[in-house]
Amino acid sequence: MRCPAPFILKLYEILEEGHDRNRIVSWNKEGTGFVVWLPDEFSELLLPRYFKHNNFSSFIRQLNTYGFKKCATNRWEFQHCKFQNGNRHLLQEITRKKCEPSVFPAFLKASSSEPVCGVVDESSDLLLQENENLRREKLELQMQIDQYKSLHMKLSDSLSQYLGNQNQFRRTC
Amino acid sequence: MRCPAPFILKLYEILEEGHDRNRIVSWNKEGTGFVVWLPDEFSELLLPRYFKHNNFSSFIRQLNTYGFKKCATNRWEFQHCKFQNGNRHLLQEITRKKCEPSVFPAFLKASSSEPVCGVVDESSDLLLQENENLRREKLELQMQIDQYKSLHMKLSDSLSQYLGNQNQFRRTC
Amino acid sequence: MRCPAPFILKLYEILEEGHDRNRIVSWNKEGTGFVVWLPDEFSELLLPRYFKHNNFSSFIRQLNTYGFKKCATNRWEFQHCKFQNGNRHLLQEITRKKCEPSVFPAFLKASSSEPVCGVVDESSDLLLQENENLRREKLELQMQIDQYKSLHMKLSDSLSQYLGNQNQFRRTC
DNA sequence: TGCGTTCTAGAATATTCGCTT
DNA sequence: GAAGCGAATATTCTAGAACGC
Repeated sequence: MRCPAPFILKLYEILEEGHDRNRIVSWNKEGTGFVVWLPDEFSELLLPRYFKHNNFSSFIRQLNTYGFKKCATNRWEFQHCKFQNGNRHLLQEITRKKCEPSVFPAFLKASSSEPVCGVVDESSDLLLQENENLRREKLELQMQIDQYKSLHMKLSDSLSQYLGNQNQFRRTC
Repeated sequence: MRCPAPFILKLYEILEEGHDRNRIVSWNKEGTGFVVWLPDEFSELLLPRYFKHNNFSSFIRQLNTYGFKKCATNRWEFQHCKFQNGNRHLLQEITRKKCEPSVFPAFLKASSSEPVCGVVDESSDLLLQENENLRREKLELQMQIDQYKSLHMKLSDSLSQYLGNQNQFRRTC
Repeated sequence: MRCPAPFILKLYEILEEGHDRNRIVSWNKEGTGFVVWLPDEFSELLLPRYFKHNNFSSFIRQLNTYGFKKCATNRWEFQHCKFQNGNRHLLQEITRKKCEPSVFPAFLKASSSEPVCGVVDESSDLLLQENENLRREKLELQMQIDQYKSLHMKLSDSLSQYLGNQNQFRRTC
């Protein structure tokens, strides 16, 4: 891949231009993510300069599309492991999530609507099912990890609050 | 059904109280829907008075949950056939959308009841082994997660002990 | 289908508003199509009022997407059999061309070109791919766990530093 | 339980770019 | 300034899913 995705590049530029606008949006302390401090001003002033809209929700949708995660409960702070202040070369590793339904659900949809076809024999059918189970279980694993990650975030948040602005506990990933 | 859903009732009251606030949100001309003219003011001033948040997106989510549709491309105008100015008695017909179980699981259940046929060709056999491996490895992942979860609990416990009765960590983590 | 596609509706409205703008764009004599007389003015003045761009080529792309055909060699005149002056009710019959690429995934693409006996092989092949995907995704899970484990360690380290030599966190967490 | 709040994803349309003819 | 199309990204609207009360 040659250069970062357009959205990613624009997002980085918004943060690079900084200065006075840092009251609206800025990198977090560790440079491992960014915070939209004033969503209204961000939407009205900055979004139209870089994109073809001024909707905060559309901006959020793009962040999620590229795998960013909201990492604070009381701020519009987002992180992506490849999105770091000063590491412009990492940007090109941030890619859109494949909506690859992974061949499988699509196939099942098709066969469920046309069961008469019977193009796959029984053993293959069982294998299909087995793989489907594996996929589902892996999703559950993912959920557990995510949930646990959320726990970690809350713990960090509470710590920062309790210990004041010594935000050494803010997540560094 | 006795009375309208809480959300629906609050939405109606917001519009009923009208007066000066009509510059922020109001019924449309025909009284067949409503327009949020100033989303920022709406979110900051009105939402907290009626709900436990000030997020416009959460408000939108509720509208969709109850079947409202956005009906203009350049305004935040929403309609629901049972939501009309002056027809308060219709409100109780506005209900949450039920999440249908989707055809998908049904299909899997059906095919899972089939017995193993016995005739399995070579490639399918390999696939079976492969799946077994995947299953085992996933178990190991699960163990790691559980172990890590335990670590997190110990950390939280130690924290609440050390920090005294500021049990914010037991509560939130 | 309820209402016309947004693009179609906007196109019709552009022509309805007529008057002085007819020197820029208008219905043809018979009302069976329309002519963009002045592409530059059209792009600069009218497009931004209705769309999120001012590119004539993007406008053309949309026309083609909905099945309009250029029907003159020396003018920007386009026609679609369902797009006629005065017949607003026909607009909803104008739909996008490509219909079902998402409904017909890899499996059906493969099986559509192969006879039944080949289909099983294809499906086994897809199963192989599927297992490969599962393996890869599980690796990603492992990476997430490892990364998270590292975070936990950092948090513990910071805590024991901040809280002094009460190394209960290093020992137990 | 059902409802509300939050974060993320699905799905359809829109915009851009480049290829084919 | 030829015309049309495939594909990738962008924008919009709605829904899924987890969780708390």
